[in-house]
Amino acid sequence: MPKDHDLSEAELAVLRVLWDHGPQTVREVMERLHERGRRVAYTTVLTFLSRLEQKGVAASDKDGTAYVYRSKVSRQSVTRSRVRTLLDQLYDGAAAPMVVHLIESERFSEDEIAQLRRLIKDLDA
Amino acid sequence: MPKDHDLSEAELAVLRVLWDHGPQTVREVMERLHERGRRVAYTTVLTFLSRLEQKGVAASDKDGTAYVYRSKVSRQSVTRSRVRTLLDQLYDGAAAPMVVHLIESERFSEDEIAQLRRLIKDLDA
DNA sequence: GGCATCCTACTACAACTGTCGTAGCCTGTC
DNA sequence: GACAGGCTACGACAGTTGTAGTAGGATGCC
Repeated sequence: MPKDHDLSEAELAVLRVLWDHGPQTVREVMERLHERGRRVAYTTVLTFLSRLEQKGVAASDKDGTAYVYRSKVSRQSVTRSRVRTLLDQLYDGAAAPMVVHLIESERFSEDEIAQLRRLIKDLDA
Repeated sequence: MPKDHDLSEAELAVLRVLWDHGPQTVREVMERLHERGRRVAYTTVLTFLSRLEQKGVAASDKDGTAYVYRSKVSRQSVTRSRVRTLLDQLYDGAAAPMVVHLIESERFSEDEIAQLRRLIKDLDA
């Protein structure tokens, strides 16, 4: 059992940088966060990366003078666990009401609609 | 703007009791939570209800000796904001990938599938 | 009218979160 | 070989969250 990942919002934002751009140094991660509008200090990023490592969801390898951090968990698995949590909190775990909610309250492009239609079609196949 | 409700997990659990069973006293809310397997002390429930009131999402009216608490926000609106937050955190705000994820990873009953099919059909109408 | 109850108000407190600052260690460059 | 600049290690600190204890007022029952 991969243990339920329990990540805070800010930690998740850092992890996303690793997913989106691969292994990186603290400085690089900080720059990515800045690009995304998150104005955090260098040491703050370092703190988050350390905490992620402590929680077992990231790891680091020394490269010369600096450490390069990388994610140890897939975006898929974290997504799964977070969606599940939300489902439990709001709909007692049922997925359908959430899908209904999303379809009713969000806008989709032509392509997305086509994709969804295809998925639904295959559902009971 | 109804201000972004920022509720913690335990606070949400308490709010759900109000949604599911209508206005209630502290003691009643506590009993509902116990039924749901949440073993919390009376004063703990009181604390949460007070915090919910402070945050403006619940209100109380004195009934004889005790206060009766009620929710001031709809389940719909809280759901909307939480789903939105999750979407932002995981998919940069896009809803389609979440729908895809749900459809691919969860199981649905015949009825649910029929309902989804209907919804999708009407999408671009 | 005194005691057991029940209710609220207030306080507490540890863990977790979001943010950094400072100290001290390398290392490349004159 | 001394200094500037980058890097990590640690500590700090206020705010939030989860959980509850205690004190003191009101009330119903004998």
